[in-house]
Amino acid sequence: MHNFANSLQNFPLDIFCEKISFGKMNDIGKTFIPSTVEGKWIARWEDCGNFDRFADGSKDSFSILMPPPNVTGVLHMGHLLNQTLQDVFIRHARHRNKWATWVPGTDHAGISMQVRVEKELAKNGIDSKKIGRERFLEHAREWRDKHGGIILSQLRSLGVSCDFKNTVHTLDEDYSRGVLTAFVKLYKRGYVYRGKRMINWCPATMTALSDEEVTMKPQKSKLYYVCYEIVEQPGKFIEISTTRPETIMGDVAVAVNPEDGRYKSIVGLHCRRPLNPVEIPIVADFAVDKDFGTGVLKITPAHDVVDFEIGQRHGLPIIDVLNPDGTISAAGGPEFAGLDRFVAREKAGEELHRIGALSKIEDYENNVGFSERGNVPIEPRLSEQWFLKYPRIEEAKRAVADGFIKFYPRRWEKTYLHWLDNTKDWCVSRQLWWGHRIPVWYKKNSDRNDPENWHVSVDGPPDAENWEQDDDVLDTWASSWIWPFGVFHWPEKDKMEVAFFEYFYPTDVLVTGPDIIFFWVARMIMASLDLIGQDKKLLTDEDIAERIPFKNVYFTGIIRDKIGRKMSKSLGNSPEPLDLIAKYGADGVRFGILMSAASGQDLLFNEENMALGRNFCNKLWNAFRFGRIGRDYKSYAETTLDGILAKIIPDDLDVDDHAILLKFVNFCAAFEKLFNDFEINGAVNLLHSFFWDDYCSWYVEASKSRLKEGNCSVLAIHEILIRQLLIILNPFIPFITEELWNAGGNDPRSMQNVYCETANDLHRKFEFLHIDRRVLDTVSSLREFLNAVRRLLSQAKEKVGNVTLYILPKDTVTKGFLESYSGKIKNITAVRNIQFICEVPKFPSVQTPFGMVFLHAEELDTSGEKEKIVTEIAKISDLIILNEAKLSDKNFVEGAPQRVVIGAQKMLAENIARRMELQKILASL
RNA sequence: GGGGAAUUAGCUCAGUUGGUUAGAGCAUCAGCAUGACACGCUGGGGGUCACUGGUUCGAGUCCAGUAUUUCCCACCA
Repeated sequence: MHNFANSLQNFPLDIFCEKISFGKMNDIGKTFIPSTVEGKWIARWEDCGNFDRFADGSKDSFSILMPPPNVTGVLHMGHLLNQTLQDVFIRHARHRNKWATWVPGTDHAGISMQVRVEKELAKNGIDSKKIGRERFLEHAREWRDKHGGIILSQLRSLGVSCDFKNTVHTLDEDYSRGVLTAFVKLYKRGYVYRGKRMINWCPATMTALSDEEVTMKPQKSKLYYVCYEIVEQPGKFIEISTTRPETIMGDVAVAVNPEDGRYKSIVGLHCRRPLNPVEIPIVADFAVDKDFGTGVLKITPAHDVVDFEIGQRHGLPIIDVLNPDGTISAAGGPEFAGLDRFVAREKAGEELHRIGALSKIEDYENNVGFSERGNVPIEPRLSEQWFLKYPRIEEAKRAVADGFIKFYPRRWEKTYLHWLDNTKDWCVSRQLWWGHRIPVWYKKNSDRNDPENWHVSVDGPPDAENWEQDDDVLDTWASSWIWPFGVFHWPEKDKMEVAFFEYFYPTDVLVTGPDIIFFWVARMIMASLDLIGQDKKLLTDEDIAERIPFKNVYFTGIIRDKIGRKMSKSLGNSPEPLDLIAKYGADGVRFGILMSAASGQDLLFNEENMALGRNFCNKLWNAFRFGRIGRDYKSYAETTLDGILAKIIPDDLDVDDHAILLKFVNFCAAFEKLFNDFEINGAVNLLHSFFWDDYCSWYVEASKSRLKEGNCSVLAIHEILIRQLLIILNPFIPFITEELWNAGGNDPRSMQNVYCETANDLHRKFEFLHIDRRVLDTVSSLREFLNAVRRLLSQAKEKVGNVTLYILPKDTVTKGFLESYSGKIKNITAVRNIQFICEVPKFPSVQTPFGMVFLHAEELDTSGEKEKIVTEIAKISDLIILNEAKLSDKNFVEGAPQRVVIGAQKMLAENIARRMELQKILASL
């Protein structure tokens, strides 16, 4: 058996970064340098088996399946977002006391891999078609083992914490048996059939495609108007319009709408096909649009779906004028045979012109189906293929409509349900070699169309020498649709790792793009509902709940460039993810991309966001350094939350300490809610603002003075906040958090499974501090007060140390409070002189929630002071008028809720008080 | 043709059941070596929430319509 994971183990780690050893880190630098920590943590995580699969019945499970990237793929921006999100979910689960597994893997990527290898061989002068199936597959496997899966190695540099030891590849032996088993089971139940149908044919890769693999693109083309002479009425012509004159040789009729008065008289007559001339009938069919062109349609059943259907209705023959590679076949006549279809189109136009059958050519824009992989227009083609009727469509709808599977954002449910309401049978056979060969054998020298001569099984017929296997392979998506259980070795009971399957299935969340809802998401749901559990006709709700492959689907947005274009290689507008990681650090890139990824919204990539992420990490790095520098300390790996809490003397704490702890608990609660609702972007933004604004900008500054005095309780609060933030941040920015978690310690231990205390836990643990909720109001007033003072100070042209602040408190209680707080005010603002006064002085002023503050300085710009206050009074007066009008409106007072009315009253009172203050000052100036 | 999404500061975007005077980051301007951080700190400027109606005491938020952009599905030769 091919062990694909092995080839990964050899991927060198040191390409990511310099190797730095662990050690005591009391003297960490003032800038976070990601390359010094990333490599060692990648290695360490894997060495200690941190991400290995493990089923522990005492804990809840949590599992994610990685959408398997193409084995030919390389890391792109979409992966960055998608994989980061999955890693966040997985690491978060580990901190919530769950056993988590994240199954990685690669997809064999049928067509693109085959094309890739063919090209590679061609470079060496080897013609794939000539060497035959077996030799080609040998080359392909060799290429895969050597270059394939590089993407998984690249992912490691992002810090993904998946179970690399259990990497699955869709062509692994066990997985392949699962794929074939699914096919055989569905065949036996009548879902699989073989038939000659119109399918989408890709002339470049020469294989059939499913409808989903065809994308319509608007094309500038030409509409040819061509005259066909009516046989029974020589000299009279019927004019048709077509974009494809090169298929005229395949015409077997022309058709008009039976209700079209213009042509009623000639229905039933014949006309002469102008190229490769023969007489063909004029038929009437409702599928013809009277209003398009001349209202006459040429019928080429071999090369158009509508024409085929009309041909069936009228018993018309089929003339195939195209070869599989898109050249004109012998049936197209000697002049055209062998020409490429587009060359033939030109030539047909010229030829029609020469014989006088062409009346005009118009420029025309129409939609043409393109093959996604071959990037050429597809041909509707009649051909013998294997088809699959989708199983469990109704149950698949129920699974989502009734909430067994939840979509985020919900609106994709509509897209999903609409598709399920309009499925057409799935063409699953591909004329390729690379893939799962269809497990059908035909009796040698027998009629392949007679099912009597078929053998359908996973292992093949016992007397293999009398049989020939079908040449085709399965659509790649017909293998990845069993991913959710195939990765657990379904259906081999003994190998199936039943314990893992039962423990981890259904998986918790699937993270993917909405562009593969049809290709993959819907099909996985159908496959799971049908193949998991006992064969059963009708599924109960319990069955559905048991069989679904995942409980939640998180759809990411699509990453676009600055001007909104999809990122693609051909446009060259996609940055190289590994370069970004090298520049901003894996953590910075992870944080930056999540910061800008509003859920379900496409996001315009902006490198500035990566800088934002890097800056955040650096800020965290320095927040950690604060309070540590110059101190001997233990690493977080060697302490516990309770241990730190024990260092607090409750009486040491003041209003700021209480407020930050309370705010933190509230933050945790809000964060948990957002996270559980899959509002990851919101959660990240909240984290950013709590850490930066509440913790760094306010609390660190407000606590500096007491820290300087050596207050151990305050230090402990810093320790607690940093500790908890590190755990909460770890899923988002795993490298720096691990590094800081272990800083100062001698025995580095990964923080992977450290429990993250919830808001409730913290609430309980902080109870002994008896925190009064009102501290929040006090601190928010203090912040307003300080902001106002700073605004005032910015008017001073000299050093802040030389100015004097005069505070006129609004009452004596406030005065007492401010006096006790003045040390902090001095520390935060760097002002040295503060005086409390009772009279309004003639200095520039500012209003604060605690009263007026005045500034005196040697050099002061007071010119605009009077004007400033007059404008301010005018502004407030306008507000007061509005407030009064509102409050005198009976409808408002009676209609609005109590709290809103009270709020309005309070506001009015405040504004009136503020105006009075300002008027007093104005009078004194 | 059917359906979805978007439209808020110069740019990128938050704004969760309607409720005080609409937010952030970046950019910009002015100032700062203040005890972790210049990848930093402080302050300023900058918005008729696309438009038009409607519901409501009250609308960026709900409803209807219009415009522009965008995606998905279907497809007439």
